[in-house]
Order: sequence, then C-alpha cells, then structure tokens
Amino acid sequence: MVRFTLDTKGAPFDLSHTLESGQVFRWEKSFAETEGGRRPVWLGVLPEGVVRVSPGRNGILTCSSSSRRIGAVYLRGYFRLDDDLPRFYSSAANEPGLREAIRRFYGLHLIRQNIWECMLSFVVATNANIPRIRLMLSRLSDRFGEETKFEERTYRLFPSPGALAAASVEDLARCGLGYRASFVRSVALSVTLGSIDLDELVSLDYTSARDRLVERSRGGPKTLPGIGRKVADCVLLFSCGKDTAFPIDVWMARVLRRAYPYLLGEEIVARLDSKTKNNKVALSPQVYDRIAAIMREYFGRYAGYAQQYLYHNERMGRP
DNA sequence: AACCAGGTGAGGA
DNA sequence: TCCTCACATGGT
Repeated sequence: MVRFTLDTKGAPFDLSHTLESGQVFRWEKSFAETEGGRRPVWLGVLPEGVVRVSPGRNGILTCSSSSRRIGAVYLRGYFRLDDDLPRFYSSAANEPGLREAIRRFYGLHLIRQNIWECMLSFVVATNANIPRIRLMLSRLSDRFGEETKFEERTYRLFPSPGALAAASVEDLARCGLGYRASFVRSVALSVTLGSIDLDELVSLDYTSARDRLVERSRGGPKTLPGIGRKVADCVLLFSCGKDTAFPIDVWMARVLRRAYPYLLGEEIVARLDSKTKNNKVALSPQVYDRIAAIMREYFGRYAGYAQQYLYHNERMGRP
C-alpha cells in the first residue's frame, strides 16, 4: 500500500466533475464523514492497480494505491493537472454556449487514460448508456481480468488484449455485450496480432491517427470493426492527447443543433432534425466530418475541451 | 411499457 | 457515393 498526496493548488481541478463526465467507467464514488463534513472518496481500477482518491481542503488530494507505480507523478499525468485550463476558460469567456458549462463544471479536466482500455470502452459504448457501459466493462473485467489486491479486497484489472482475443464470442456475449461481442473479439485480435500499434497513435497527427483507427485496408475487412469516427475521436481525445478531436454522439448532436445552428448552416441543421425509423439522428460519416470540422475551426486548440464541457452540461440537464 | 442509449456495418438505390 | 436499417440489452 502506498500513501501520497497530490497538490492541485494553482490550477482549477474538480475530481468529481472530471470522473463523472463520461470519459472513464471504472471509478466508483462513495462518501466519508469527516469533521469538515461529507467528502467524496473515489476508488479507481487502473491498468497498474487500484487507487483511492479523496479531495481535501486547499486542493490537496489524499491518495492511496496498491502499487508504487501509481503515485503523485502518475496521477498528475492521468488527470492532466498541468493543462492550462485558465487559458481555455478565458478563450471561452464570451462564448455563449460554453459559459454556463464552464461555470457549472469548473475544474473538469480531460483525462489521459490507457489507450487499450479506452478503445475497448468506447467500442462497447456504442448505442448504450453510461450505466450499462459500466456494467459491461465491469463484467468483462470480472470474467477476464487479472486479480489484484488492495486493502484486503480483491479487484480485477481491465482485461488484456490477449485475454479477450482468447475468449469466445459466446463468452464475451455473456457479459451483456450483445452484438458488440464480435467487435470486441476482433479488435482484441487485431491488437494482439499487431495489426494496429496503439502506442504509435500518440506520435501521429490527429488526421493520420484517426485514419489509422477508422480505415479499412484496401476495401478489405476493417482491422478494427466497431470503430467508426465517433469511437476513434473518443480514443484520440481521451487517451492519445489529440485535443482537437471532437466526438459527436447523440447528446452532442442535440446541443450543437440547439446552440450553434448558425455555425452549422441550414443543410446540416436539417440533417440533424431528420430522424431514422428508430428515432435516431442520422449522422452519415460525411456529415459527421463536416460538423466536426466546423466546430474544430470554431473552438480551435481547445475543441476537445469544449466538446467535453458541452457534452457533460447537456447530459446533466439545464437548470 | 415504450422509448432510449457517448454508433456502426451491411446492404440496397 | 449516398441513405436506411438492424442490431442485443439494460436503463429510464
């Protein structure tokens, strides 16, 4: 067991907003009674082990972890505490759509998470809601992840590519994955066989990395089935540091339609208004790319951050 | 009890 | 190239 503290003074950081904003799915919140009142305690299962984090007075986080590999330096990188949020905030100070979101979720950070876990998480996330995503990932981990101990309790780490590649589609489906089970297996296989090099994505520019994730090889089968533009953008933003990535899901489509119709133009607004039989927004790859390009140009360097604030604000409902 | 969910790939026009 | 639709399953 390793105890340490993490000083977040000098930079806006809100642990709960960050962990509740739909980027990561293997953190659980509880509460502890202290002399100062009730405070949140977050327990996270990371690739290197288990960690407990609780925000205290003066922006000091009290932490303990199961591994020496998870310490203050690690979490500083994971929570991206060195990001210049004040600069993002001042660049958005007069932006009508963002102002409210920044006020409500002041201190929300993008997280830099493990690429493999992030990729699997958002493959599984397609056409599902967040509670269910958490359930699927927790079942996958319980069934295929390595055991680890922390404070007398056992946890299961996120399963490795090899562990999932070795599983049968039926066994994967038993984790409640539905039709995503075959995607999960194929993606795990591609990573295991080296058809895609995840670490390389970090060094590529955004467009090349996106293409690497999405494209099929010469009309052949996709190397990464289940990974389209939206999933690729999530992976690039939440795990590869591509801060101009701008994932567009149904919530983003809604807020963009409402708050930025003048940027999108009539044609795209009409697309966003049209629904399929299933009452879903019809976002073809081309329209997705056009919207993302417009918003990227509008928000610039902080497009990814803008997306995350707008997304979370929309999901939390407007007061 | 419908309707929805951090979408995608297959198949047809 | 474009559009439409099925898809499993748990949440709300």
